[in-house]
Amino acid sequence: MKPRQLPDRGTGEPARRPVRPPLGEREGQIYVAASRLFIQKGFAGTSMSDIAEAVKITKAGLYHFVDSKEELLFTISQFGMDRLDEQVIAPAAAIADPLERLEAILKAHVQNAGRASREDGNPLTIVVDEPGGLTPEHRKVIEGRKRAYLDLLRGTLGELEVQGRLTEGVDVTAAAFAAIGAIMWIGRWWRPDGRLSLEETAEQVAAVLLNGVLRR
Amino acid sequence: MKPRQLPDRGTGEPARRPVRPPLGEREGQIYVAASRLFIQKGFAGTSMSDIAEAVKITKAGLYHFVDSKEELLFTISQFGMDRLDEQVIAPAAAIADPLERLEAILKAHVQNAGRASREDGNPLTIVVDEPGGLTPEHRKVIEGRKRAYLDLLRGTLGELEVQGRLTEGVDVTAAAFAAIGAIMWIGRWWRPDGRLSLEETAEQVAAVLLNGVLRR
DNA sequence: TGACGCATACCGTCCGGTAGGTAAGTTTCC
DNA sequence: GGAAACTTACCTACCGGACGGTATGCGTCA
Repeated sequence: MKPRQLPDRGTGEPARRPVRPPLGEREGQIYVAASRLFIQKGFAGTSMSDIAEAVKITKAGLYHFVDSKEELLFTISQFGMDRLDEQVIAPAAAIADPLERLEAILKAHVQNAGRASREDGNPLTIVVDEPGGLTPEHRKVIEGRKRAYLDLLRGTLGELEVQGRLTEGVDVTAAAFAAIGAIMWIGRWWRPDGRLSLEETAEQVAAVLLNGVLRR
Repeated sequence: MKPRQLPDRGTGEPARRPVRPPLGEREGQIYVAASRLFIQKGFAGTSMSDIAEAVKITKAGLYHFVDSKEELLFTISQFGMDRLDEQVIAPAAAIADPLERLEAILKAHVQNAGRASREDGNPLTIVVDEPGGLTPEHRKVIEGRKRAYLDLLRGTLGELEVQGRLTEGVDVTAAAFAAIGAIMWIGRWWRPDGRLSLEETAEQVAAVLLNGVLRR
């Protein structure tokens, strides 16, 4: 993915007509840039000036669009969970068979985890790494949504256990956390220019996890 | 915890005799406290005043023992890798059979990951979460040591693959990262007062990962 | 003529780090 | 043995700069 250049408003050129961005585009740039920076340098390690610079605006200009640094973090966190909801949770929740559902959850989540790796900005990384930057109220909201996802995964494993389709002795909670850990880790090592494609990675990690829990 | 008053060196009192702490104790307190704070609030989110307050000293007093904030981070990172070396890498490297070695790596690493969870200070969490706080030179050192561990794990899986003891089609690199991810995640959810003991957790996670890759 | 989309200039606070001091303990040397 | 010289373990007070955030103004467009 080549880095898209922001429109040049520099001097010297014959007064290039600055294309007024359509409504909301500037906000989008801000949230994308903030997301990327939060992932790269952490929430506390990123200053509002950093974000402003990244979108070629002054800090005061940035504050025209956002209320506070914490609001930025919360909005990004919500966005990350929204994407998890629509890409992973909602499609999976519609599947009746728990084995099919488990496969769907794992593969979709791996795809989501990899789709935006560390260089780009996958907001889900922020959700798991930066709860401390949120106010207690906002943190509760995010933790609740994370809990809902964990419950889906744990519940699906629980159904499989009841049906006797899990390997003897596997603890459902430990297995669920192992899966989430393996998946969240992908964003830290997978690179789009690496040997494995995202689809292959999704297959591989999902296969290891499925083999790890399913009776054969 | 009641706030212990610093010995009053003001006028009037008959010169209270301060007990000299044994050599190195203060440094130990500082590194433990810094470790805990870096994990709880992140490196950038922790100020030197926070650390000083945690060990009941002034900031200038703290700087009597440490050179800089970055040196603190590097020392803690090295300490974390030292523990990984002695508890996981060295014992495992002495095992000839790759399957036994793999089991030893996974179980020892899980124990290490859980032994000090988020509230307490497992320096390994800092190693993986805060490379950005290090100078390029120090970062290279730490990344090199991390790479050595990955190579051990990947190499062990590779031996098993050559021996035909892995499930058909498992990619060694993806499997190694899946294992590390699942293990590192433990520090984020396992609690000493939870339902699963650390030993049970180690067994569970190691079992899922071993089942996930081994041919049966 | 507003409303929008910014910029200039600034605020108080906190940051990492330092200058310089002091009380007590330790070593050196007569 | 005892004084002098030095070291250790801190302290108070402060520095320049960066931080999150704001008051105010001004050009541009519908």
